[in-house]
Amino acid sequence: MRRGLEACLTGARLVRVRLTRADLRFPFPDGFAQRLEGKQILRLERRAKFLLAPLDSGETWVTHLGMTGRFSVSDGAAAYRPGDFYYAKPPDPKHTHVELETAGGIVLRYNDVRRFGYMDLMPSAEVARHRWFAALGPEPLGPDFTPAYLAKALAGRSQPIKPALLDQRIVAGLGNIYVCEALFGASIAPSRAAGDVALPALRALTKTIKAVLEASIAAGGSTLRDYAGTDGAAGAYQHTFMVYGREDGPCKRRRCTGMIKRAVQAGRSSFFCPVCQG
DNA sequence: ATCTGGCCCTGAGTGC
DNA sequence: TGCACTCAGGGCCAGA
Repeated sequence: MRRGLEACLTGARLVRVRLTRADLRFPFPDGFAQRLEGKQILRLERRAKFLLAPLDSGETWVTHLGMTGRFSVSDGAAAYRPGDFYYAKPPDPKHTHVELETAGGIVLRYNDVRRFGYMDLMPSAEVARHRWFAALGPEPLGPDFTPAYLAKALAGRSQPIKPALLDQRIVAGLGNIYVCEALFGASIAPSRAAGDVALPALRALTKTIKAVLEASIAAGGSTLRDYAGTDGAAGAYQHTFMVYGREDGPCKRRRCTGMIKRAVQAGRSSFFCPVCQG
């Protein structure tokens, strides 16, 4: 999502911002539209699951997409083509909550069916100290996410490894799909106590986490229902899921005869192969 | 301190 | 066709 926005919004100046309601997950900050209008977007960055757009006003526009938040960019030419398999389901206009127009005539829309997403504005110099960011763990694709780091972060924890990896304070930015897929790749049962996973398995795990994320980004993400790139394109990574959403399906590992199981942990579904991840 | 379950919200899918 | 029920890329909060 960040890459799609970066391509057309870096350096763009916002000339018009319109809200169709006063809140998403919580209210927009005071003067939200006015604080964006007339401002230039300097860069598009990401930290964990947050999109960050530093502005020339000294504030940073922060967006979390929640479960169903999506941005779409219309430059007038790249319109959605109904029926084309390449495209995700188009966003329902009744859930388009924010519309922004740039000086160059690009229209950016934020659509969010469930409104678990949210936006805020904060001084750029204070982003790192804000409560959303201060306690975040390292980026899984960054240099600080190592087996040694993970061993230290998980030491002594009795919590199962699956919910531990979803904890953004341990590692930032992993979601349910990619944790399930990475645990499968590393042959670790989601129910294993986090503190009991030995270093060789953590080495495999850090490797599969990075590999799964890189492969998914390269494939344009995973489209289950709502996700689409900024151009409306569906992701393709869902076609390569080994376990996620495959309950009762055969394990795809060569010569494995196991069946994928689903178990609920900390309120989220975990998918795994009881044979490979025993 | 750590951990789980309930909850926020809408829509899709399933079974009766 | 309708209704009841479950589930969904996340994360905050209360309470055990």
